[in-house]
Amino acid sequence: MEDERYFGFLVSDVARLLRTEFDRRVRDFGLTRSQWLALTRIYRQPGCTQSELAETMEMEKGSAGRLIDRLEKSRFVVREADPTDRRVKRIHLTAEAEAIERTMRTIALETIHEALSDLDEAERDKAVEVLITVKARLQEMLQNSNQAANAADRQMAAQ
Amino acid sequence: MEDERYFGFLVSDVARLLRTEFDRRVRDFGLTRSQWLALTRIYRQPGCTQSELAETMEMEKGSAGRLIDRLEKSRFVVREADPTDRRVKRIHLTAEAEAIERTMRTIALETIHEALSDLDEAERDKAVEVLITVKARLQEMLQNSNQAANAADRQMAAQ
DNA sequence: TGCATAAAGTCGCCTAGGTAACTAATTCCA
DNA sequence: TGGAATTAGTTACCTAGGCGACTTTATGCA
Repeated sequence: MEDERYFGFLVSDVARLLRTEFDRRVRDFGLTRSQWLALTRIYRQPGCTQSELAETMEMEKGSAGRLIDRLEKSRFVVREADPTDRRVKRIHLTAEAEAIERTMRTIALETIHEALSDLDEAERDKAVEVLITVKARLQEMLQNSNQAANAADRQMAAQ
Repeated sequence: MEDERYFGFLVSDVARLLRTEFDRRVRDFGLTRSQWLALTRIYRQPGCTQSELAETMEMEKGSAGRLIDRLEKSRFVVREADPTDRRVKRIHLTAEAEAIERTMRTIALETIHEALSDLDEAERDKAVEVLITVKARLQEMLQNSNQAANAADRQMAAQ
């Protein structure tokens, strides 16, 4: 039981250290890890809406909107109006952002490669498998929490 | 190589989902996961200084100071002056915080237990071992980055 | 068709954390 | 012993993300 708690600490620590080290390596490029992650997703899904981006990045649309604000201010991204639905804004990379994306990708790969350099291939594969399992479980848990909260809301509304 | 990058994404995802689910479960207690982590550390090291807390939580002292600000505002913690060194402030839990600590600990254990429920014991142990290895590597990498940055600063200063 | 509902974004408020500049207090050493 | 270097803490400014209220626009249904 205690070692399970340790797992929680470790995952958080590794994620934080990874982010810090990556951010340090790319600081001079003017992009953070979150911003770069957004760029890679927009690169693979050009013209996506903000809500779609929030969905694929698994974050709230408010957070995604602010992320896009900062990317737009730094000229990495442009918002374009959708001709058929005046609510949506479609996101596109600027030419500069596309060029930077490749550099950042290389740095990301180098960083993670170095971080995992003490593991052999079997360990890496197993770790990825385990993390996929845990992630799926957590997603299910969160979905249940949301459903419970919504059910409670409906209960309140009905009274 | 590509699967290595995937590892980075996964670790971040799992850490974020874990934090979100935990925060959701304890929201009614008025404590976030970070705040609870600070409480557990102060519980084990009562009267620690802010810098000591920052050290054990592996964060900047500025961040630790603000975390303590919020805990103090919520009456979970008090700052006390040190009689022998007027710079330091020693942190102590309030009685209320000590009582809540146990409840939060249970919820943390339940959350992580549920998150790991699809793994068998061997998988959990292996995952913990792998994460320890990766964490150590990352800590070393960050230390090197810092040393390089300091060396550059000295270079600048010498000119 | 018209009204209720849902969806897309924005905004304000919150916690969290990093970085850097700053003050006050202490320690170290020439 | 006196001045330099170090240490403790605070503060300001930045990114990041959750949550909820809100507006605008679409959609769906009676």
